[in-house]
Amino acid sequence: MALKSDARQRMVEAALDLFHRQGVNATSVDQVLAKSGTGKGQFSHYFKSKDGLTHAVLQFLTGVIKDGHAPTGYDVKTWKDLENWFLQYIEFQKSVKFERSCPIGTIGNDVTDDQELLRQDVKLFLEWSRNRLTRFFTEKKAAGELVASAKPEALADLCISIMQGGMLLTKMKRETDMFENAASQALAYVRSLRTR
Amino acid sequence: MALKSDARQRMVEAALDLFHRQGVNATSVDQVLAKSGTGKGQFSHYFKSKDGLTHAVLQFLTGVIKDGHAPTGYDVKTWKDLENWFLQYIEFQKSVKFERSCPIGTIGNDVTDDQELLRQDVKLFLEWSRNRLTRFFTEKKAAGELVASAKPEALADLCISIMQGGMLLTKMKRETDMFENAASQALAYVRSLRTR
DNA sequence: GTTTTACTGTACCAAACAGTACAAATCAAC
DNA sequence: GTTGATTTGTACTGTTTGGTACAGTAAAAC
Repeated sequence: MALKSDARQRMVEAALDLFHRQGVNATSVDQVLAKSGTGKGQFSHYFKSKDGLTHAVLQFLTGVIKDGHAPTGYDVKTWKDLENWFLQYIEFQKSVKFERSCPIGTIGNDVTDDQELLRQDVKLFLEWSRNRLTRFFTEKKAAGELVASAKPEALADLCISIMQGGMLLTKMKRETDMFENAASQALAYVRSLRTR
Repeated sequence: MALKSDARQRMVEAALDLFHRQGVNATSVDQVLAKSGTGKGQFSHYFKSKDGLTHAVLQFLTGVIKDGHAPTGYDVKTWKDLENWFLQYIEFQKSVKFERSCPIGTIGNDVTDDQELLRQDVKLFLEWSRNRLTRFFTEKKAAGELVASAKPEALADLCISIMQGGMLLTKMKRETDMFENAASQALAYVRSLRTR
């Protein structure tokens, strides 16, 4: 047992949960160690600093999402999938009692100037997710299901902005009403751009 | 000179700037004191704790916005005003080199469970801003400039979600492209709901 | 089987943290 | 101008912070 590094993975997963809950700056390394049942020794061995741990957390988190093993995925192929893309975030918020925001947004918001490496991690994921949604709209447009004036990139940016803002508003208000309204308006807009 | 409490106000304004820049959790009380040129004595006298200071910051910040003395205002009366409402946020981001997000969102995101009072401050402001935009759309609808199916509250929520998400994405990506796209799509949607 | 290498546990450090104690100064009222 | 409240400066406290030192253990390499 104890694959290549059991302790390392436990630390990453504990940190992810705590970072998502309270943010990076409000989470101490000792909290992560206590939660994962590890010690300072392992921590220094696997990550040279807290930034190193945060980097590992971002790598793990984006990997999980890209592989489709997260509660919220980016495998959008149909119009129904797009609706579900919003719904899965709203459902997630309900499952965590509206106490969190998007993990990428939460961690990304805590990144400061002297952490360029971490900001790149976040930026790369944002570009990946943008490409994912852009591809969907591009395909639909190529299939003649969207009017010629529709801009795939802009539609993708609309969805992601609403998701980020909606997740944050939900956490701050402890209810999904604004998020749900914004999502349904976005879907109505997309519907208005569809050919019939 | 030195009105009723010069030091108190200096602390609040210094804290607002630091909180907006780095977040509440990444800002120490000592940093605020150094920046405002005050001491621990004043701090304990005017605010009994860091939470007390944060509360005062939120009160000041929301007051400034409500009074229209902030770079971003909510005095929306015409369709052009709505476009400017988005533009002023984008302009603000450019003026701070894309290094910040919405101050309310930044502070609100740092609030944890045991800070109900602070969360109420944030929540009340969100409801105020939502009402402001809702009133605009309601008036336009009453004036017959919006189709009957248009939902004022939902349109307001759409705008605020995009603003919050767009501000956050701008900070994380260090560019306004996604925010600008999302805002222009929202404006296009609103335009499609207008009677001609 | 010995010698590297990888991993883990415990103790420790200096700095930073939020908050307190309390005397000194400033101001207002009378 | 003496009294009493408000305001300010400095020193301090106990705790938590991120990070290090280093010895011990397990595992792999030869």
